[in-house]
Amino acid sequence: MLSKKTKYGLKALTYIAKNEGDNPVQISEISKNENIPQKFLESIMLTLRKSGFLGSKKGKHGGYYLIKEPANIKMADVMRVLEGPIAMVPCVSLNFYEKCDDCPDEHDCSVHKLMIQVRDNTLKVLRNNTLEDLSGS
Amino acid sequence: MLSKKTKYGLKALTYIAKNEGDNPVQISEISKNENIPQKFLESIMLTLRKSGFLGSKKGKHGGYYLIKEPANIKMADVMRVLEGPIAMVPCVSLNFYEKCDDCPDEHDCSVHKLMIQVRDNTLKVLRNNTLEDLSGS
DNA sequence: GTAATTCCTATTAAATCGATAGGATTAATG
DNA sequence: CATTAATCCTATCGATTTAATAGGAATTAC
Repeated sequence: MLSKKTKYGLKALTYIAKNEGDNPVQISEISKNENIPQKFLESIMLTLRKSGFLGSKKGKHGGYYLIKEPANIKMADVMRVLEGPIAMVPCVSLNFYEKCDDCPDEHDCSVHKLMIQVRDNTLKVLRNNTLEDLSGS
Repeated sequence: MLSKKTKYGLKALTYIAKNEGDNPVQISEISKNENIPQKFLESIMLTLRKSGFLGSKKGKHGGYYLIKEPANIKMADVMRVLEGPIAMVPCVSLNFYEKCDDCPDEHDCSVHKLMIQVRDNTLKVLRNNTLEDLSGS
C-alpha cells in the first residue's frame, strides 16, 4: 500500500510543476488546493528538499521550487526517497538489498523468483514515468 | 512491502505442491523445512483453507493438501487473500475499490494515473504466474 | 484411550504511520 | 528596526498493523 507520505509528496511535486511561476510555491497553497494536512506536508517537503528534488527560499514570499526539469525527475527515484524500496521483498531490492532470515538460498526460493518479476515490471513503469508525465494534461 | 504472512503462505503452498504424496502435509514439517514459526503458520494455513486453496484432514496423520491443480492457482488470487489489494492505492483497486478522501476527482489525479499503470503491470505478472510456475524447477 | 494433529479465539509486543506541537531561523517589507 | 510570513527542525502522540504466542477444543489413527 502506498503511504500517504508518498501520495502527498507526488501530488505536491505535480502541483509545483504545474503552477511554478516567478515565485516559489508555498506549502500553505499546496496544502489548501490538494487537501493535505499542512504540518504533515511540511515534513514531506523537507524530505524532498534534502534529497535534491526541491530547492527552497525562506522567509516572506518564500516557498519551494523544482531543481531539475520535470522530464528529468523519474518516479522511481521519488518513490525510493518517499516510500523506500520499490521491491516487495528486500532480497530482490536493487537499492536496499537484504538477505532473508528464513531463506538458506534465495536462488532456490519461489517467492524470490516471483517478486523479481514484479519488481522488474514495476520499475519499468516508474522509470518510464517522469514528473512531466504526471503533470502533463 | 510483502508481509511475512504472504511470504510464508506462498512458501507453504509451494512446499505442498512439491511434496504432496498420498498423505497430507503437516504444518510441523513445513514449519521446520521452511523456517516458519509453527503457530504463525497455523493461522496462515487456516486462512488458505477457508479461502478454498487448501483442504485439510484432522487428527493423527492429518495435514493439508491442495484442492486445485497448481496450474490453476493464480498468484493474483493467493495474494488477494493473504496480502489484500494488489493495487497500491484503493482508488485503483479492482477488487477493493475505495474513493480517496483528498481527491475531488480521481480522473484528474496524477497519482491515480501512475498507479493504474503499476497495477496493470503487477497484475499481468501475478495472473501469468501460477503455483505450478513457483514450484516447478 | 492415548497421542497427534488441526481448529479456534484471544492476547501481546513491537513497529509503523499519520498527524500534530512548538518553537527557531530566515527574509521581505514598510 | 520591528513586524510579518515563510521555511526549518525535533520531538512526540495516538492509532493501526504486524508478527508472533498462548492455551486449549475438537477430531482422528492406532
